[in-house]
Formats: sequence, structure tokens, C-alpha cells
Amino acid sequence: MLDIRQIRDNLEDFQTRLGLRGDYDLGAIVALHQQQRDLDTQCADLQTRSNRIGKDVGMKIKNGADPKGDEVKALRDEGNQIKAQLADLEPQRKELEAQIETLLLAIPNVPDPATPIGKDDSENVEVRRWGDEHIPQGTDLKPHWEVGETLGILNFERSVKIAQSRFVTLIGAGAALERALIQFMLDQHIEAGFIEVLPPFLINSQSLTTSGQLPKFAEESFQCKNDDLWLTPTAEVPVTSLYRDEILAADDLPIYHCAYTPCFRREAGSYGRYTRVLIRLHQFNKVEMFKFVHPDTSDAELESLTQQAESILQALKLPYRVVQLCSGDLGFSAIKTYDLEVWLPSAGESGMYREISSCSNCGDFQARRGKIRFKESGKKGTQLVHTLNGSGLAIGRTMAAILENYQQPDGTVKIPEVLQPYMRRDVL
RNA sequence: GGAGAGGUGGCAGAGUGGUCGAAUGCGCUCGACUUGAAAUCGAGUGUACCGCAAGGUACCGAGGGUUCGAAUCCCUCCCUCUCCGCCA
Repeated sequence: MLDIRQIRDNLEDFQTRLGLRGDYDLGAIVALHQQQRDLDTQCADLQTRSNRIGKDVGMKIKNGADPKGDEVKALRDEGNQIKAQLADLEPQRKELEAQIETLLLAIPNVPDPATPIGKDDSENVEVRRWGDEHIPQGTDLKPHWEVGETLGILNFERSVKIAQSRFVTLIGAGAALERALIQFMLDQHIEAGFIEVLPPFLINSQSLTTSGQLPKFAEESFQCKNDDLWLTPTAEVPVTSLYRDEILAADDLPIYHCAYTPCFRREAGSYGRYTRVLIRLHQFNKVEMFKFVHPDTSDAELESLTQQAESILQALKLPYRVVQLCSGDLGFSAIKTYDLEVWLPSAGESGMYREISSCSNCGDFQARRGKIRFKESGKKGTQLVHTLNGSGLAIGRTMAAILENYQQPDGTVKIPEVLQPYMRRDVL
């Protein structure tokens, strides 16, 4: 959520920057906010008088005035009159407040000045590449679903029976590889100073609102109809809410967390081709990283967060590139995002980079929604933290990348060296 | 699912209609004493909004009601805890 006061004071600037990602009328909100402030002042004045009357009545009665006498009655009458006026204004005030809240919650974050301007993913900017030498050569490279199904380690058809399309069942070494990847990635992040969190996978609406999935993207998540609970679409959601409504000490920052969770996404509107792939599923596993940091450091923290995600791909010797998202492709809550794209030989005509991680700085956007603040000792007041999140990495897509990049002519798949201790074998 | 108890400031815990944003204790911050520390003593110590400020307003789980006045009374909801049942 954006700060209405900042918008008010820098309307043009906000309008311009927000215009880089869509059409939003901030002027209307500012106007409503002005109305609300006027009403607030009016109500507060009435309330001041009312409070005064309340105290006076109490004091007079205590000092022996007749509770039924004229003097007290006059005050009570005035009190009643104020009450009537407030009862008149109150609904308007509530309505305005709700209106402003609704509008603000639907407005995305404004891009960081460093975010390149562009309309969609075609205008994202490649920042760097790594591991060209690991790109497999050859003409008969098979797509990962063929490799996997031939080996009997993943099964899409039977998953339809169990659930529906866009689900996968991992079997034998496939399941083991998935587990190994989760374990390996968590170990790496913990080694780098991230504290592991294993959060609830069912989460309430407030948590989804805090990170930005609600109210705008309700149709993207699975909902438990009988409860105020949703299946988590990413660990970002529960972990962002870990410190919701809390005031942290400045000394606590930065806080680094990593978390494994399954992720559930409805992927509404994406039905059709390629249901036998690990790239877009209703349920997938992911290891995620988070940072709660001091505002002054979030820019640098995004760089190191991205590097941490990259270190996983490097350890697995999977070729990738880093892409900076342009303003039009930015996620709802982000001000600046780097995507990591892994090389997939089966994609496109003859191989292509496909997203495997997304590392974002959300600034104070989520912190304001969730009231995640910190206090510097000696200083007055509180400040909002900055939140960052990054996949480290999406497990299913990592599995796909391994099956494709590590396949061998005989149909088997080499296991990346760093995973071999976890798998206790070196080939699938 | 059944029965009961309860939700007050960082924590503990008082307050059951009137100057209560809220006693007291602990904790924390600053100061004094001390060679230093402990102990002791003194001062301070919630959040948010409006305002240049003085100050004002709101918040005692949430929402509504009664009243001149509600932490305190009434209604609805949510959550937590304990016991029983069921269960991995």
C-alpha cells in the first residue's frame, strides 16, 4: 500500500511513476482523503465538547449538584445533541475511510527509479549470464517430461486421476531428487545466515492482503470455502506476516529467513497446451528467501539476495541469466525485481532461458499493509521496514532444468555433484 | 464435536459506570551513589491520526447498543487456554 500522505504531497511524481505500470487515478483518492480529514476534524471537535460535558456532569454531581436539576439537564441535553450530530457524520466518515482503503489496496507499488521503463516482458533488461560452458550440446535433447516419464520418476497421467491436470506425482528417484533439492537449498541458505521457517501452509485473508495477493488477485489462489483460510501461493505470504503488527527493535534488523513450502496456484486462464510439464503446476515446491531490513539498506540487500539465489544455480552448474524486470512487468508489490532464468534446452526452437527465481525489493509497501515497523532506540516514533523476497529456487523448475541439462545419450540423467551426497547415487 | 475459563500497556496484574490511557510490580532508558559492578534512590518509558505549536482525538480482542459519560453494563462475532471425545 502506498502512503496517502506521500501521494498527497507529491501527487504529480506518484502519478507519473505509477503511470509506468498502468492507469490509476490518484487525484480522486487524494480528494477523498481531503474530505475525510475535514470530517475527522469536525468529529474530533464535537467529541472534544462531548468529553468536556461528560466530565463536567460527573464533577457537578460529585460536588452535590442535583442529577435531575436544570444545570445538569442542560448539559445532558447538549450532550444528546452532539451525539445526534455525530451519529449523522459517523456513517459518512466510515464510508470514506473504507472507500479510500479499498482504492489504496488495489494500487500497485511504484517502480524504483532504477527500474527500466517498459511495457511488458519484452522490454526486460538482461543484466548478466553465467555458465555458457555448461549449456549441453547435441540435437537429440529430450524435453524433461519425456526424460522423466521414460525413467518412470514422474507421472502426469495418474495425477489427473488423483487430482486433475497440472499436477504431478513424483516416484522413486524423482521424489528423492525433489527432497534432495529442498534439503540442499535450505542447507545453503542456512549456511549463508538465513534462519529457517516452516510456516502454516493454510493462511488467512489478512496475510494475503499484507503481501499483496488480496484483494486484487483472489482468483489466483485456492480458497477453503468454509474457513477464512487459503492455500499458500508462495512462502512469501506467511513469512511476510510473521512480524505483522509488530514493532521490531532496529538492532533486530536485518532479519533473514528461508522457508520451504509447497505453493498452490490456480493459474486461472492458463489452461491449454503443455500440461505435461513441470513449469506451470497447481502445486509445486519452492524454497524461498526473505529479508526484513532497514530502509537505507534494501537496495544493497536486493543485490546480495539475488546473488544468494544465483549461488544455488552455480552450485548445480545450471546455466542461467539475470534479467531486470521493466516497469510494466513488475509484480504488484515490487519496486525492483531481478528474475533468474535457467537454460532449458527443450524450450523454444532450440533452447531458451526460463524463469526459475524472482528476487524483489518491495520497499515499505508490504510493511505498510502489515504494519511491520521498527524503532530506533532514542529516536521518536517508528519506521516501516523494507521487505524483500526471492525464490531460492523453485524446485519443480530446477528439477526440469536438471533433467534436461544433465541428460545423457543413453537416457539416464547425471546427478549434479552437490546433490550426490543427498541422493547417495550419481545417476538417475 | 461437547463443557468450562478468559482476552487490559514489553511482560505480570489491578480496575466492574464518572477528572482512567488506565494503579502496582517487573522490565527497559537516563541520572545519582560506587574504583567498577551489584544493591539502592530519582526521573522517564504505548501506538496512531490532526495541528507550526499549545493541544486535541482514537485505541483496554473486533463490531454494535445503553448513557451526559463505558475498560467497566447489554448484544453479536473472533481468538486463546483447560478438560472430555475423536484423531496423525
